[in-house]
Amino acid sequence: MVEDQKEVDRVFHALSNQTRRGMVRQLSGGECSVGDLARPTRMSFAAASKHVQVLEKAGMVNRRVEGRQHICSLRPDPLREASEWLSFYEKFWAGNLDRLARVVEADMKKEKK
Amino acid sequence: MVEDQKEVDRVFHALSNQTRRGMVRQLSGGECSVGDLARPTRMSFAAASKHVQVLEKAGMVNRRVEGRQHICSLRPDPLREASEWLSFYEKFWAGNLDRLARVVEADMKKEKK
DNA sequence: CTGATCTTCAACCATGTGGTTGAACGTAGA
DNA sequence: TCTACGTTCAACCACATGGTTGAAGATCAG
Repeated sequence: MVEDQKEVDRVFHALSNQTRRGMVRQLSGGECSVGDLARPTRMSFAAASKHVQVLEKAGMVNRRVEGRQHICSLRPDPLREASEWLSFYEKFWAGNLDRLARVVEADMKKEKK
Repeated sequence: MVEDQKEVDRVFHALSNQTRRGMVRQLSGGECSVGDLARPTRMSFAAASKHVQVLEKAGMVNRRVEGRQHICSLRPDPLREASEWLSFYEKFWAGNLDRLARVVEADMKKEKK
């Protein structure tokens, strides 16, 4: 697991904004232009363009220029890596009863006071 | 999927920092005090304390005060929700594009506001 | 009580974020 | 050509982030 931590930072940061998550969702339905991504948001094209650049720098979006349009598509790899990072902790909410028991116990102590 | 978008923002933001991911990893090995979380980082206690607060506000960490120590434990729910958000796109990198498109469409209808 | 320990708080600083506006650029179409 | 379109860039703004330091609050040990 040779995670590039800076890239992981960028991916989670990119996902920490609702507008950008909306763009990811839209792109998961197929390629579209920056304008297509900007339209459902109520901000300026410039602002939407910046969001696309954040996704791009996180490696989550590819862009190709076609005439005057910039066509974006989703690159799934960083999403998969982020998902793998999280699934490491799956043992907390599934399957590993010992750890789960500890968590529950801590929770009960907290509620007692 | 009744996502509180602000909470999702906070969870991904909390994960977008290597120091905080390290704390999550450490906490996954069991409860520990703020000091225990601060020690492996090379920053001041105050800085580490702020990081813990970010995790707390994201709902990922519980704290109970025991004497002069603040004992932290991992709360798995927000991690699970983030993981579910991501795994929604698993179909994307697993290659079943038609199915993804259909699921996305259904989800967008559900989230219409 | 005294002093050490664990933690937070307040103030400060440099830098980043998310948005705006207005200008500029390249391309498409009349 | 001239105009409209899609996009970015540059400058700016308010606010958040991630770090520091120094002081202050509790709590424990002697």
